Amino acid sequence: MFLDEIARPDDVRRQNRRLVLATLRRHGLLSRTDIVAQTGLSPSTVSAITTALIAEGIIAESRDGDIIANRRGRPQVALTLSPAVATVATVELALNLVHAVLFDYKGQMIAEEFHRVSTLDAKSDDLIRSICLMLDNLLESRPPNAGRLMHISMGVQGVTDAARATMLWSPITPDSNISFGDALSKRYGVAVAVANDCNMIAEALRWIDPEHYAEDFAAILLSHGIGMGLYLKGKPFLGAHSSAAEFGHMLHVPNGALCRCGRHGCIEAYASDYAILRRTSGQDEKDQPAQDVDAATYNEIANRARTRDGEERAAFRKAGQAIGSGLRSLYSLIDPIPVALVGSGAAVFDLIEDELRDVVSGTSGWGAAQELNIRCYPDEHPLILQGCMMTSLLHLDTQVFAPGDASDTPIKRAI
Amino acid sequence: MFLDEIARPDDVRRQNRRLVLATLRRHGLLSRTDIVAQTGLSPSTVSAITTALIAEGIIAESRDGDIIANRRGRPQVALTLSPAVATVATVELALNLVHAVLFDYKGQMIAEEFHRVSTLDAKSDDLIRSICLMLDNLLESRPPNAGRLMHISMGVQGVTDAARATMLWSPITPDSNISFGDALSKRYGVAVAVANDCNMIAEALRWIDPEHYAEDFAAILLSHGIGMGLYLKGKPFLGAHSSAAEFGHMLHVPNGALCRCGRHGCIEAYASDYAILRRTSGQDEKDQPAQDVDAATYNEIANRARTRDGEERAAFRKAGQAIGSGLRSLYSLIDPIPVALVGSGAAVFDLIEDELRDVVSGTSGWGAAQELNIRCYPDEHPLILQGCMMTSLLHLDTQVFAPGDASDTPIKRAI
DNA sequence: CCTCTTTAATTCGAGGCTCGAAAAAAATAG
DNA sequence: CTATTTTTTTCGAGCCTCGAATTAAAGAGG
Repeated sequence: MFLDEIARPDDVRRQNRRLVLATLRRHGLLSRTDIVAQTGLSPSTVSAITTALIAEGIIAESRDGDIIANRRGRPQVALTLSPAVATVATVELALNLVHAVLFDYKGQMIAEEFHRVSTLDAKSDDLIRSICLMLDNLLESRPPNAGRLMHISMGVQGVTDAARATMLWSPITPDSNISFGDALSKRYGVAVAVANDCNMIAEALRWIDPEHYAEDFAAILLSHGIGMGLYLKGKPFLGAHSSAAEFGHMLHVPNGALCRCGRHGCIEAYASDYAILRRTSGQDEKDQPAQDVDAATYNEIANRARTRDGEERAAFRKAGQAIGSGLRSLYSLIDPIPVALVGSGAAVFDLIEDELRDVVSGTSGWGAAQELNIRCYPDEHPLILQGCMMTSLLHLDTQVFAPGDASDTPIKRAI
Repeated sequence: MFLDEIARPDDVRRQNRRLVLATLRRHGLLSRTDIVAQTGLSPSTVSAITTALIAEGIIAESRDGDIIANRRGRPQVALTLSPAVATVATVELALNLVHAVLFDYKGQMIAEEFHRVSTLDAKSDDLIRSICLMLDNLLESRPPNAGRLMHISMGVQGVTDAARATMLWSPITPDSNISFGDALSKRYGVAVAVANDCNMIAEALRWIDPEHYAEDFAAILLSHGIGMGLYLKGKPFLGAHSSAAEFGHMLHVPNGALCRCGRHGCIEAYASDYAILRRTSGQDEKDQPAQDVDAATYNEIANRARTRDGEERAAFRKAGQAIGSGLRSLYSLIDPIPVALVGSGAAVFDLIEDELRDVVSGTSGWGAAQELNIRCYPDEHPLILQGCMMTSLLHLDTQVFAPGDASDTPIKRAI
């Protein structure tokens, strides 16, 4: 609701449709009366909206799985999102791996495919071709009652321009400025969202634990690289131009260790897995780091750090300092919001926690009283997947199935 | 427009009233036809809204200062905001100084008062008493045709909680947690906004140069302390809890110089005027800094830095590094947005620019191509004043004069 | 087995809103 | 003094939400 936007009467219906769809998505199975209670809309309005949604095939009455029987009056009839009204696809692009999944409109997985690709040698066309091949396969093999493909969400490890659905730069491939959005959109005729995997993680967290990850929070991914997904004012913050929130490339030590981005002193150059490896393998911090660190090696180092006080432990301490320094700056800029640490770095939180806390708290000061609000999620992949799925589904809920006039809604042309 | 908000038919009118008021505020004198062109609303709607606004006394036809005559058809009649429908008050609270001003609804200054107060010795009650005294004076002496006081905006040098209209901490006074909002609101019976002066500067910049300071930008105040006002997605970013955006207290050097906030290594501890003075006067960086640095001393140091290469020049270099380091982190988090440097630090930009650029650009990297977008505004006070004024007036435009049903609008009860 | 009670959902009219088309208003041109 | 031109208002159609009344569909009880 901006100051330079004009409001029309049907915007009201649009917004209230969104509201109904959002409550149905959260609660799964709801009677009209429940929707009235949840939303605050009047029964008449809920009736009008739900009959329209049913007529358009977006939601449906679910006779069998009834809510509560054995009550006195007329029984409530449960409503639920129609799984078959649409299919969405998610693509996770990581180092040497592409993971594509199909979901129905209710969020149930339809089909899934993993594919190993040597991303470091792949040109942009190779990547796009791989992805399309996988999607074609998945779409071909899905059951006949599945809905039309209506949205694709990509979570990529790299810097993205969300507005233009483009991957600007990524450590996993030499090509830059890859317009996945354009390519996929042209081929499949649907809208495509391309965002950093951290944005997807944030989206997932908000869905999983809305109590804790409410209006403002950050998801920081500590793995091969270091990224951040930010939620501000209840909306994903995708930066002004690029997808931004490059937590890993905030400055930690001026003219410090060499980062994979080519600059010096970034947080990532101290706290990522390649930074840990570089340090514990006796390399200089100005040396070019390894491009791929396998999990076994990383865990080996972590275990050694846990058992004895040596170079390994020192490396994780350094990492803790770097992350703490970034957190303190983050907290200075946008308040001490809840933070989720995700990925391999979250599995070694015990090794970095002390230093991190020291740096964040500094020494007293007006903002030091509140304690850290940090939670750890060692496995990032389920979160990225779920985040992509929710991105697509919410897009359908709010953008595609929202318009007030049903006449031009894509469902009519679908299936 | 949030996903959990319910829309009602009169919200449409509310939003379109806002739109009309916003265009009138920006352009000053506009015919109904002009408003149609500017907003995209239909002539019928504009007619309906303007007649309502005129009936409520919020806007008025301005017969004399007509727009364009000498044209063929029926002449346009100019509309303008009614100055007399409301008065707003602004209060700027800085070290040893309180500045209070009254404006009419059109934004014209009615009365102004400066007051020297020893803020460093003042308890919260003293400050509140001083402010009330000034406001009482100003309100008493204003012309009889002036509108009722309807809003107060305070810009304070310190950390604020905008939601609770409270000053949490300030370097200018020993008391903390001062609820200026509650006190003034109770006394004058109007809404009160309390924000950091940097937020006010950002508000002013957006008003002064909307082309350049559009959706996303930052205003960084370099004077006694270092603060920042952020605009994100076209809205002032007031942080999650406190007013946040404490650019000056981002971490520059872990365990570094003592900052006035009590912690160590903040940017402010290197780049504020007291940091410059501390360094050039041969003190240790861990020493408690001066509480007040007068402008003459500061200029003296700057001049010496310009004329010869000594400790002074080094101090400004250090300051440039600190600011650059913060900017790089800021750019990492929220993209390279336009930045305004405001205050005494902006007057010595020539002394800090080189180092600042060096640190920001690092050494190449994927985000280094774009050049810095920085403008300087040596005098912060006019900006703070205008920002306070705009905060109050926009509050009236969007919150008070916006509600669709005119019956309960405060104007009816006013005067 | 039939009626009463209770709860759910729909229908209908009132009162908003915006908009397009037509009408009214207020000037200049000839 | 009339025709033309431009601005502004008026009026009806078609949205929207909401409250009240109505209809629908069960269980409870004699």
